[in-house]
Amino acid sequence: MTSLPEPEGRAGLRSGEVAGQAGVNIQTLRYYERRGLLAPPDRSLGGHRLYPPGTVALLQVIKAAQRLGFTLDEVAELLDTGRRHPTPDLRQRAIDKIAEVDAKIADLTAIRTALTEVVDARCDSLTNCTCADCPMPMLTIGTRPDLDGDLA
Amino acid sequence: MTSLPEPEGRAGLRSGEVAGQAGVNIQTLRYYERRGLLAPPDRSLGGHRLYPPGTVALLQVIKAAQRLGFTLDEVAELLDTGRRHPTPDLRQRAIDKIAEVDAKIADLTAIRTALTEVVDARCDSLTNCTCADCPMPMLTIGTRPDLDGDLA
DNA sequence: TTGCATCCGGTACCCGGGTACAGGCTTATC
DNA sequence: GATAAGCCTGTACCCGGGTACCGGATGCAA
Repeated sequence: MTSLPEPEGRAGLRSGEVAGQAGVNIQTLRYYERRGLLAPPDRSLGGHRLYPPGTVALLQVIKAAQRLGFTLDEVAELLDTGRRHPTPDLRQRAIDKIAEVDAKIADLTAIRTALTEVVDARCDSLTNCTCADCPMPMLTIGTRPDLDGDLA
Repeated sequence: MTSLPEPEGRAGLRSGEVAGQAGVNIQTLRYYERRGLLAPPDRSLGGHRLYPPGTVALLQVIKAAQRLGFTLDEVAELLDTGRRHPTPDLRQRAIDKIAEVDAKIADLTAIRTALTEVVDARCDSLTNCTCADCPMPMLTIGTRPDLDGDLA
């Protein structure tokens, strides 16, 4: 059932095979190893990495977690605690992550609103807008002193 | 009308005054100068920068544009084209930026949905989830081969 | 056994938006 | 004229997630 034929009688997959099947760069494998996301694999006599089967799947899990918005540090921690015992932690972290995502969405929505105002008002310049009721001043939160200088 | 008293008879504001009034770091002023957001100001005889009035306001405009989601490169370009003629361009760019923001919001919403599934299903592990109908496999887009290996 | 593909470790670089530090010069005030 | 505060240039570093390049060593098939 393995997607690509692993040569018979070899102890594991080579970096290139893992990288190819997982769709990542070889350098990324070594990077993840440094970051603690991948355990240091066994080596051939000559020092080449031989990855256990399942590594490709693990990489896909990592990528999935990244798509959920977890940082590599967070993924490493989740994998690590999960290695020792089932991680009820994951559920709480996902809940926290939802709050983070909601905050980001709220920020973006505010930005969207401000942009719509700029469009609706037909602003034509960042610094010398000629439109009536220009919303730009609203965007500059506080102190907006006299613009007598050579601004533009 | 200037917010803080600029000493009489001096040719402009010093970096520290501008930075303080605009709420940015002095280094940031030099950084913006390198990036082309601030024109190189006149200098005192000893080589100290003397900023024209309006610089503080310009910095506030830059910060406002950043809050709208424009990168410094984009702001520099908008300021630059605006310097030569009113920039009807700005409106179009704001419209484009709204599309970008919408795309980001859509991404985040998809992530949110996936996270909610993880929470609702009560997943307890990234790699060895024991929950029924675990949504994790859905998250790994494509090929998810056999997990017979020593994944966790 | 030869030849080429692959892999090794180490180091440096990329993106964006700044910040920090060192060592020396200017400006302002007493 | 001394002294402190402020500013100068240049360089290096921070965050996160990788990528690129080098010279040398291995793996594997013909």
